[in-house]
Amino acid sequence: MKLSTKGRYAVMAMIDIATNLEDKENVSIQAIAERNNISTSYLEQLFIKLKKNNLVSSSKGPNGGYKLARAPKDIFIFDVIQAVDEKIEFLRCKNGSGCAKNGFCNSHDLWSSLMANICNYLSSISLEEVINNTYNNNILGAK
Amino acid sequence: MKLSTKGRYAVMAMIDIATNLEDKENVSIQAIAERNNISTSYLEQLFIKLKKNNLVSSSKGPNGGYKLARAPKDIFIFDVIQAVDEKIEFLRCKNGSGCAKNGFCNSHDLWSSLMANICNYLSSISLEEVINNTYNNNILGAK
DNA sequence: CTATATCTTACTAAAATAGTAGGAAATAGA
DNA sequence: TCTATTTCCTACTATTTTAGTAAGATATAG
Repeated sequence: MKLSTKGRYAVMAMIDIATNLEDKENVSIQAIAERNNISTSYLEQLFIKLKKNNLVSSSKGPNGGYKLARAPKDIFIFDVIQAVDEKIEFLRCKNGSGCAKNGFCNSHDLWSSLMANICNYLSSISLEEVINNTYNNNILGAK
Repeated sequence: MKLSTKGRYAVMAMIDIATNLEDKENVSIQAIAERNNISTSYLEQLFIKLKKNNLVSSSKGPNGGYKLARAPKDIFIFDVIQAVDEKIEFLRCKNGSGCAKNGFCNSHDLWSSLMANICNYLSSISLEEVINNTYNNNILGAK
């Protein structure tokens, strides 16, 4: 998993849909792009990936657009990011064939632990929680 | 803060020094590079930054090299990464002039919370703890 | 039939990443 | 004093990633 604009755009767009659906059936890419100041064509590409990952559904034609595949409380940030940022790792240390000469580098466990924690964190937060600002924003707890 | 090879290399090298000093006074870049399979010239550039940030001290000439500026228990991962990966943010949402049209994007708090947590986490882990594998490897606590 | 939307592919500019290369400066030991 | 070894410093470069542009095909509501 990486943390780039691609992932951020996707999350922004998902939240945009969740908060702007209102009476409409669908939200168009153009509307999302305009509200969030993102290139429409770039967003289109991201939405294709979101759809492939069953996070949104679409309908073409006038009044068409996208809507969330399920309730905001059942869509998690991690899944959104992973859908658009194809690669899972943000490290080089891969199983066995590591970054150092003999297998793993001396800080391999550190990086994989960090990554696991980030993934866990983002997996625990739903769109709904972001919208309502009710997610746990202090992973370390006491501090 | 970013999480790239640059930061990883730096942490790897610091751990390498801590674990390979032994009777020697200094550890040379070449030795570190060889053991960890990193380009020597690239490592040199990183070490200049580590030195500027008072994480290592150096001596030139034969038997020269680098050593840690203080005990491994007093050097924290966050500081090492920050020394080589100059930029602090891995987000675009900046104070006020945000990524969206009107100030902040709708998921700004999420990203800044995530970043703060990662920084906290890495600030809490010392080289010594990585070496001994005694750091807390579950940020979320119960899970 | 037309306007509006998604869908699809190909190309591209800019930035970041990960190096190479070459040499200057310092210094320990012979 | 000479030599080998090391850090130190600067400039260049190849590759990859990121973020976008562009152009058009496909579907469909009205």
